[in-house]
Amino acid sequence: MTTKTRASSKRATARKPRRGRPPKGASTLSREAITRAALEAIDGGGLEAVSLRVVARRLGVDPSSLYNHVASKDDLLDAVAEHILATFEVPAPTGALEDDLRAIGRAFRRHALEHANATVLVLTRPTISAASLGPLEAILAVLVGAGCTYDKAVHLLRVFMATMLGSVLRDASLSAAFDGEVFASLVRRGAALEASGLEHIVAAAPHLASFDGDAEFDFAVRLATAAIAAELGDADPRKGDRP
Amino acid sequence: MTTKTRASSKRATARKPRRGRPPKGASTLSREAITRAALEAIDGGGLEAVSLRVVARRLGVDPSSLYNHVASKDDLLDAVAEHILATFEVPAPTGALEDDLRAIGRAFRRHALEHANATVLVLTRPTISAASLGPLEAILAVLVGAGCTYDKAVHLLRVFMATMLGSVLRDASLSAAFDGEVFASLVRRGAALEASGLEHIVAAAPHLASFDGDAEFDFAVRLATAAIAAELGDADPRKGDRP
DNA sequence: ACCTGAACACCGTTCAAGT
DNA sequence: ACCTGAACACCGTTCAAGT
Repeated sequence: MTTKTRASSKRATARKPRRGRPPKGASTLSREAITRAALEAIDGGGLEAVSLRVVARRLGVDPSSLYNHVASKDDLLDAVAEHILATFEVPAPTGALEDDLRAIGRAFRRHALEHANATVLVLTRPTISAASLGPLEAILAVLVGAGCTYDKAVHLLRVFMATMLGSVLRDASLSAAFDGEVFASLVRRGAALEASGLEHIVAAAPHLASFDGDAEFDFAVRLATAAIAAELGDADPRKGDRP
Repeated sequence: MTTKTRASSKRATARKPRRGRPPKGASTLSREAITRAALEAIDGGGLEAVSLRVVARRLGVDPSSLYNHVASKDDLLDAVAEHILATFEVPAPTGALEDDLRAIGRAFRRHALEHANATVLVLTRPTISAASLGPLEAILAVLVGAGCTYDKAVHLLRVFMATMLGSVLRDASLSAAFDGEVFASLVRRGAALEASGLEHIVAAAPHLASFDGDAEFDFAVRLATAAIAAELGDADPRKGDRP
């Protein structure tokens, strides 16, 4: 019975929600909006902070309402992964095989890690829809443009993707936990390690402790592209090849 | 009041559990046993089928009892990943760089995919304890044995691991969902793809649709090891290098 | 067509109470 | 020292009831 006649007030937001569809056609709900809200929740609090109830709260809506636009929580997480893949912008090709692969790799890594908490979703869910095939198409274009058959291009594509995904996954996992701290702590308890017969780990510990994701990724991609270029029958692109 | 005096029966298993510690010193509970039970649950029903309550039921124990041996569910999952890594048996080295790396890679892939449902745990959790460093130590040994400095060995190790992890992750993700079906379905709706400007994907679809995990992995590892061998300053190991 | 509220069968985790 | 049972604050999902 409180303040029923104040509906004409400018701030009408305090209206008590009744049953059924909301009277106004505000309709903030859609698959898109839900996906975005879920991604925001993940960005804010990590993967395990996202729940349908949290997403619903964020949208000011009842949890069960989400099921009108999303089949399940799994479906929602797929949508998040797809959303990230679909918004990847492929860098413009220059025509030089190695440069182009490197550029795509770098751009993909940067894009994937932009939502670091969601990266593992992207790498882990086999979300192969048309919207998320941009990166694959771009890499195929570069390989075929370099005179590669489609058969061979697919294999090389897979090698390149594996290298990229493995690197990005490591970065995502590490940044999710404890950056360089992982191996730094190993160095500290070096004595315990020495006893376990891991002599090379102990000897390499200082190098293991320092980790520069960007540089490491570039190195991996450079090696992969060089191997791909060599496999394509070109001369080995490193210097000193024709004496 | 029912059958209280039948305690002397041979089948004493029907004893109603009372409060407190169980009278006998059966003590089936330990971090090891809990980890194994969790892995069995994962093997049987996938990652999302494992819960502390399910693990407890499997051990015939109250869920809260697990907290005497495990700090949290996260801790338990870490223990599972570590268990798998720790039981990896490194193949004996032969002294030939490329052969040895390939052997390690193959063995690791096979071992990781032996518990396919848990593989993503192994790849995703940064579980760097002494017990789980076997693979790293083995790879380092091979690289250093080939005359590599520790500095360079660490970088090459990371490249090799990225290639391996990326490949294994893809296999685990694919096998978790729908094997070759992923791209096979793409082929079917080729028309829809054509409209979205993914010409190379469409052209390569037949090759994308067929996927042999073992062969693909071998190819990736071969390329990676060749690149590593070349980077180490050896002559390019492919034929026809010195005319 | 789409949203609500209540309900169901689960969760992870804590803690006093037991032995 | 270690296990139990109950409790707490959450889950994902379903479904009749509303508009």
